[in-house]
Amino acid sequence: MAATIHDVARKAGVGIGTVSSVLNNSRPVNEKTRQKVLTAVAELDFVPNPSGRRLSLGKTHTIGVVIPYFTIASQIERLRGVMSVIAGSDYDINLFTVETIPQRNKILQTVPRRGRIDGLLIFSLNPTEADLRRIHRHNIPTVLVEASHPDLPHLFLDDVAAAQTAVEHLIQLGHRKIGYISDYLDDPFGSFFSRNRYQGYCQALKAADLPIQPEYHRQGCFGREDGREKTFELLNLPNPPTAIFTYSDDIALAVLEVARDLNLNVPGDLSVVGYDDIELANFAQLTTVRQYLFESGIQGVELLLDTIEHPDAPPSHHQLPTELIVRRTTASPSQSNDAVSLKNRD
Amino acid sequence: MAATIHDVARKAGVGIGTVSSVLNNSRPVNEKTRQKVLTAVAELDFVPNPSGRRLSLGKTHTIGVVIPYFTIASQIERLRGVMSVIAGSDYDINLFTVETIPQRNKILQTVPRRGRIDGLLIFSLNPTEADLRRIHRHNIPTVLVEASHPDLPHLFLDDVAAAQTAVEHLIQLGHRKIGYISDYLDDPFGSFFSRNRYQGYCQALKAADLPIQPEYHRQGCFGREDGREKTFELLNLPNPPTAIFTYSDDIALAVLEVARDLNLNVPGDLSVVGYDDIELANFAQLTTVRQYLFESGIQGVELLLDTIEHPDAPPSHHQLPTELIVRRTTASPSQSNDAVSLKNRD
DNA sequence: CTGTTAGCGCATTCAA
DNA sequence: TTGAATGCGCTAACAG
Repeated sequence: MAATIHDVARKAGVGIGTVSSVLNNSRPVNEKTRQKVLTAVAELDFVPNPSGRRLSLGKTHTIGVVIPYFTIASQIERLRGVMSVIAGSDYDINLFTVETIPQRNKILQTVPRRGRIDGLLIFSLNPTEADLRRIHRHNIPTVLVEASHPDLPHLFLDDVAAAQTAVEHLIQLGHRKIGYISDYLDDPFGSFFSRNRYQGYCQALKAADLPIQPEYHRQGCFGREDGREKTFELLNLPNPPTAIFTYSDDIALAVLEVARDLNLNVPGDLSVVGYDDIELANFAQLTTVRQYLFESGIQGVELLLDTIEHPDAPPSHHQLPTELIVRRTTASPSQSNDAVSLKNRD
Repeated sequence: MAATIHDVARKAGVGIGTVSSVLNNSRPVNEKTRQKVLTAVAELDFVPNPSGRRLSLGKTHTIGVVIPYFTIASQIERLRGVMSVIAGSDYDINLFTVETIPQRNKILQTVPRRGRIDGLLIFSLNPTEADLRRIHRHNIPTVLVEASHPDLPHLFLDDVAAAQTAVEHLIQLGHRKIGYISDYLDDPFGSFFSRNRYQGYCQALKAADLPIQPEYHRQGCFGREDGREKTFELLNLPNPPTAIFTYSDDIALAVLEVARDLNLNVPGDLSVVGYDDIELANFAQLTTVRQYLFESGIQGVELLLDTIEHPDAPPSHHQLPTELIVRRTTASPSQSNDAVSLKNRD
């Protein structure tokens, strides 16, 4: 049904080798036969079958992108960065989103293989040692973004320092009761950022000689609804925090929503700091840790494209910058809030 | 380097036909040899090379998704819907984002082909007649979402009616000067939604015997920054509108930002209505037209999967519901705003 | 400069 | 029940 290289060759009255040569500029072709081939190609609306090409070349011209937490805005912005550079290349993108552990395992077991993809970009997921062995055995160029491993090129953040800076900002404003809402510290997907940000939070408190109060730390928060719930828990404490730091902007927005529902004034009654600086953070005037998401997507593919071209170069590790962006959701705690428990407001 | 079916066959001491049979359950195999093959597969960590399969089968097990305006939140929510069903299937997703006209053309010319994909999902793009001929010639199952063509299965909205309802809502609140910020009416990608929503806007005005004032209509707005600019233009008119309807929530959020920058009270001084009901709309308490984006992604792939299975069924057309969600950015216009020009505020 | 051929990895048909 | 041979569409090496 679809035209093949043989159809083109027959129509142009040449051999298939010549057609292939014309299409790929792989060897000099007489200008006249070249034109004959080109017209035949145009008339038949011929485009080479990628499966044939791939099988023959042993390359797929395809990049796999593995994305957990696809519902989270930050991952989308990274993907946008990826697409912005891919659109200009002739690579195809295979998108894999992972929502569950079995899915994660299946993808990491079956995807990193020759004949399937030429390179793999993994967001926010730390491969296990078994995954790593497979990646190396199949010799698949692989780049990690927002994750790290000594044997793999990757883009990482200093989450500990960034979180510490964020919490120090709150401390400097005068806050003493600072809550932290995090994902599970032992992330089921094997990411460390939740744990690292918690560590930064603790370090900031310690450096200021403030106690680390377990009831101020809520973990296992995933998604907007969880965020609302954890916020309620924190604000309903007998001695509620005057500021809340969250591990993502998505969650910080949920905190802001709850504050609005409770008629709490932000930042007057409650300060909020997020993490990511997604596009919405600006709209919401959220104080947050910027991590240049779009840019990280761009750098990620570029690093991968590089690795594909130079597979034997030692894996390079790049630190992505972070920056505390102070907007309008943080201020000094008001006196009243210290005295009046939230429960009395309802 | 990577194990092939021959390696497995050799290791198991059988022929490649047997290995293939075991892997695909394509014919009965003696239980004992079956086990031999399975152990060999496990020991070699063998996964069939997709290019080989595809070439042999003439199917790719891949779905192409073409997405223009990838920077717009509504498209992302659709994609999320798509991924939520694809994750449970064994199809791969090839993602194509289109940002420019040449890119659009290249993709529509080269992607819809056997050997490349088994089915195509196109968002918000109306194929030309030439595109259509190619799609039919190559017999590629194709589904349109937020677009329509009689010869193709598609999911469409009644944009005219939805926009009319939105503007009627403003009229009922007492607004007489209603601005509309749209994309180009003649969308370069060949979409009609901008034009249709404009038509709904006009119909609502006409039905209420209100004049259609060209200066209240700003077109060519794409992206947040454009949105801010167009908003400024409208609000700086000698006789500025008291309400603004936008063709997307992204733009409506830009209007809200400008209003905040200008210290305009929303909805007291200015009412705003968006379109899409993206996740953020709820956060911003935006009155908007909901179009069930996530759901449209789900229905889109499901329709495509259906079409792949039953290629000869007549193309079915489904209308997606819309609903006006009234939140807190619309109210009756205040008296003062009628009298005081915005310029005097600055 | 160009036609022919081998082979990429697999599913499948044909023999056995 | 199974092994061997064929062909999917293409690129590249080989031979002219």
